[in-house]
Amino acid sequence: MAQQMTIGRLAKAAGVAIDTVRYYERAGLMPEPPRRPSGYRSYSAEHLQRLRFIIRAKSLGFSLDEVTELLSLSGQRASGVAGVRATASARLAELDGRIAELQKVRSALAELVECCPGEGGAQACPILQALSGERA
Amino acid sequence: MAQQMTIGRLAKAAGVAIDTVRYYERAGLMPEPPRRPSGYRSYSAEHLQRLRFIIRAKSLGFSLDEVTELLSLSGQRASGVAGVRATASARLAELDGRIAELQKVRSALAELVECCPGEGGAQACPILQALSGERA
DNA sequence: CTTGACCCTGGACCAGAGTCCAAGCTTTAG
DNA sequence: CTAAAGCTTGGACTCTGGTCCAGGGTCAAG
Repeated sequence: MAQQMTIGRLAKAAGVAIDTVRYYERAGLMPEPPRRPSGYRSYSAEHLQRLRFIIRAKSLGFSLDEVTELLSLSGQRASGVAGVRATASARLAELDGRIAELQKVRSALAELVECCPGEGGAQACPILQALSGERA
Repeated sequence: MAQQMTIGRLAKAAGVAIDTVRYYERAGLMPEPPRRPSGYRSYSAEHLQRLRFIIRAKSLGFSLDEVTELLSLSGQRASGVAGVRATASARLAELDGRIAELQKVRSALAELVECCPGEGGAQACPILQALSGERA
């Protein structure tokens, strides 16, 4: 594998757009890489690893701020592990809350849809009635 | 009850900020209300009902665009009911997808948290390992 | 050596759903 | 009557996570 790569290769290897990599750099998620004499950014395998870390964490629903936290905690080897666990647990609790909330909404909406005949006037439509607060 | 109210009272009755009401007006969700000679907006009970409709629909996860659709469909009394039902069904399907997705993420994350001892070096932390792709 | 693909910078722009501001009227309570 | 509270406008600004652009410089294949 190429020891050093351009931003285009890095981006392709990680499956993101070039602009995204530069954006992560501006946002402090990716370090400023060394440059070739031409000014081109020069990335190593570690950079790719870090970029993939970011992408995976994002796919688990961490915000970029949370990813930053995760990265800085993981940098404090040994001492930060408890913090990583705490961050992940917090995220998990958040997720549980969000899921419960969505499920409540879902069942409210499902009930309305099931009751709606799909024809007739607005006064026959329980969806509109519920939204109008006519039985709020 | 006050037959006509100012924007402040309307907003308070609905539990939103004044700016939000004006924003909904600009966005076409709330009609332009009649004005008092001074230029003050003058709202009736129907306006409050409509505002509450918007808020309820939003709390069911409809975007403002979807709420607009719902409102215009419900305005076409009789003919629009099937459309309302379709819109709600689409939203329901979306919701199901989102819940399923979150649940996948949740279980992946829960597994990691359960496996993490919460102490020791980074190499003992399955969360960091998974994110780093060391067993990807 | 030329051509096309690649990279550089800084800054503008996108959606969505508001939120805040200044300067100046209007209304209301005391 | 006066002071405080409330309303008006238009426009700028917030946040998140990017995306796109112009006007260049650079690199690699043929």
